[in-house]
Amino acid sequence: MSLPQSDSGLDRRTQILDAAVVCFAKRGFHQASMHDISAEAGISVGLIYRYFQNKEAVISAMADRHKQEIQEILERARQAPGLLESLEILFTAHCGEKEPQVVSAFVVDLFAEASRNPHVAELVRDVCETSMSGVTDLIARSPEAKATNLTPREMAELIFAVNDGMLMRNVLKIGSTSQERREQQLKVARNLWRLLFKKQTEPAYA
Amino acid sequence: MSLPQSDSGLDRRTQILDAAVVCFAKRGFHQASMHDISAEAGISVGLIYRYFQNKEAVISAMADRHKQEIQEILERARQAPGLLESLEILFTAHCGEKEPQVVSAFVVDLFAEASRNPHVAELVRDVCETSMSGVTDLIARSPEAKATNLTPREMAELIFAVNDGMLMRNVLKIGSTSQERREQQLKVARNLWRLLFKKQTEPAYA
Amino acid sequence: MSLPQSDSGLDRRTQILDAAVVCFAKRGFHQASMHDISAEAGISVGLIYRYFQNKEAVISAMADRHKQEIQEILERARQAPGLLESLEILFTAHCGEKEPQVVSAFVVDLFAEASRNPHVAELVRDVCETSMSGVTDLIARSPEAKATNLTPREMAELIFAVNDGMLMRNVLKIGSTSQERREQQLKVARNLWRLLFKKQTEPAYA
Amino acid sequence: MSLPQSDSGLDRRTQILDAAVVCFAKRGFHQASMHDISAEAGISVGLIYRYFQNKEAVISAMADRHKQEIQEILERARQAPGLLESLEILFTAHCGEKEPQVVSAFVVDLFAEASRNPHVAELVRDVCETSMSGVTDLIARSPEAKATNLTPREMAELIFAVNDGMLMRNVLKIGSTSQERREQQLKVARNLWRLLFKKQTEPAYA
DNA sequence: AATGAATGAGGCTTCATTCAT
DNA sequence: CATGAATGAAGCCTCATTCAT
Repeated sequence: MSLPQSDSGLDRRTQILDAAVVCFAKRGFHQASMHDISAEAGISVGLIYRYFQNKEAVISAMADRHKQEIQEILERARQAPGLLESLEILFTAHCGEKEPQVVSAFVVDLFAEASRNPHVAELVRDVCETSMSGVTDLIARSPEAKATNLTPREMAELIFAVNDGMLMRNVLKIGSTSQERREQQLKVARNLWRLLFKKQTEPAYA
Repeated sequence: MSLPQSDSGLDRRTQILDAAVVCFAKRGFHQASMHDISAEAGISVGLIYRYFQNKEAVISAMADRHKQEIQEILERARQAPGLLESLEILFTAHCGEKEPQVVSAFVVDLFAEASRNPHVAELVRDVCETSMSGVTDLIARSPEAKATNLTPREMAELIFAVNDGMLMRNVLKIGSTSQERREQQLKVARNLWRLLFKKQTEPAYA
Repeated sequence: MSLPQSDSGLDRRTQILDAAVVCFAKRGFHQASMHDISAEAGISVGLIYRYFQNKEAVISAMADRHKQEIQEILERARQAPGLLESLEILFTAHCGEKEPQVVSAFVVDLFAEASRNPHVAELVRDVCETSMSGVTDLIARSPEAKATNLTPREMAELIFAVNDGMLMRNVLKIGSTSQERREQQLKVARNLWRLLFKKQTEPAYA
Repeated sequence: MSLPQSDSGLDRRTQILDAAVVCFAKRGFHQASMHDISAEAGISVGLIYRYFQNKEAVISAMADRHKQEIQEILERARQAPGLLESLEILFTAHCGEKEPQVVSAFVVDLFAEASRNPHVAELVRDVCETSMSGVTDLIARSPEAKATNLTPREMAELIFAVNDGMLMRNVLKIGSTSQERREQQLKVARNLWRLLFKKQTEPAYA
């Protein structure tokens, strides 16, 4: 109540979307009911319809939010000191920093939805393309990227394929904790990076 | 008529599962209705229930069939002359030889389902583990695998991550034809393989 | 509007149960469809599910309501001036005061259901036991019960057997009106009572 | 195959009806499926339709068979040495000699069905009327029937009401074994008979 | 005579969405 | 702004019945 309407509106939307990810990850987009979401958000069903035209709009908004999150991650990655640090940030955030289980399930569902829903597909394509060019750019500017005769774009594609592949496996809950799982995955991913880039060995300022 | 009952039963199941993939790929597991499937198969709804206990059983059977297909692919890959040929076979079959669109959408849905359905999760985990060890083995035995200091298992994990990552992107229908898309993806995948293995240079027949 | 939520809820439940008896009597528990009930109640099918978990719950609630009705009847019977009046009240109410046809059909169905549904069986057993002890008690306290060497409990069992036997025959719609039928049945029942109890002859205040 | 067609036909009908009582008692007329019956009879579903036009015809045939059984019981009762023996036979057979549980459940369902199905109602009415006149007759001819000022018909009505009332309670499975239950019920029924008739004390042929 | 595969109508239930309060 | 009762279409599944073999 301290904030004007528009803000309260934003808060509500956020609150609903927060509830939605949980439900979507738990049951899937179409198995999660509007009532599930409203219960998770602690509000009434009707209220959701004040902020979203329908269920599809909630899904779209979620996709949209995902896009923004990825863009923020990209921004953070750009500000890392070196390429490898950038990639590590990217990888970690990719599956969700705190709840890889939840985020991965959501993203897999998002791709599944994208295969049928053109609007969602468009959003996801956009995310992918943006990230891909971002990283391509990062690589192109990086002094480390010398080892191979691949183009920066090709490297970026390899990196993203690995990231997505790992995310997909996440939902299988192999291994014990998600912490452990992430460590395993990082080890493998770093293997790829090592093949692609030479470590910027504490530069030769000697 | 020419075939005994058991076979007729198998045929029906196959017929139904064939219809199911189409519907599942088109609309998703839970959006595809039993009526959709029966219509696609050209039979009545009730008949499906003579061959499957319920919808979930159809999904499970599909997962199971996917597992067998992957195992057959693995077998074929094993019989290829060289490691790179094996990987190429693996990659191509991974997303479906004929209809990458359909198969990829189905597999993404399968992973989405695995994140909620323990039985499906178990099946998918099994597929992954089997494939992974198969390829690990292939690499271990291969003379080409010398280039890096990665273990065969680590290489296999990289390879599968890339395959799955590509499959995931498939559903976005980026680029024009699925043929073109596959070519693009192969190009990238080959880049990785080249980093991992040295080409068994047209053996030394000199 | 004048009543709080909980009451509106009770009203709806009552409304639905009222419709349910009609349908159940007309077609039987399992032949009556949820649509039948909703139509009879003048509401939509879905609304029933806001007040009852499923059809079985409607049946159970009906059984439960029957139990309460019987208990109220018992209470009224207890307050009658003499034993014979009590029994007359009991008998009349037993098959439904207004619509013996409907109530009898419902009760026969209730017993049929009880033979398969443990929960319903438990409720019906409870009704029977409560009524039986109530009447046993009534008899034990009554000065009229002197004529035979039967125990009060044995008398109560005879009385209830006759009541239930009559109720069962009710569904055959023998004779013309239900009024006539009831008269006939009462005549027979009174015969039993006369055998068991001596009329408290206009007490000897002379 | 040793018997001519007509007989084989009768056997099949009997076999099917035997299976039907079991199913009907276990699940009720309308809850029992044709498949249940065919399985219980050890034959195929289709075969039932060779001997009965449809499910309703099976129910009617069952009702009809019940009628015949009651008539046979009546005949046996008529041949008993004394009235009380007749009543005892009648009572015992009424709920099924061997499986009171099964027969009682079936009869209650039969009455429930009678309340909606005119054809079944007619059959059941017929049974009741026949039995009732049979017993009325038995009483009228009996030297024991002297104790009260009730007419034989009124006595018969009381007797049948009690029998039916007991049968109805049978489905509640009160008490432990059905043997015990029957003993209890007989005790109560005999109480009534004692009130109505004086024991034909080893006649005074002295 | 006998089988059981096949059909499809119909029943139970869920759920996105609306609207009176 | 917020609620949640109400609607009704649609989905899953069962089952009486038919029919080719």
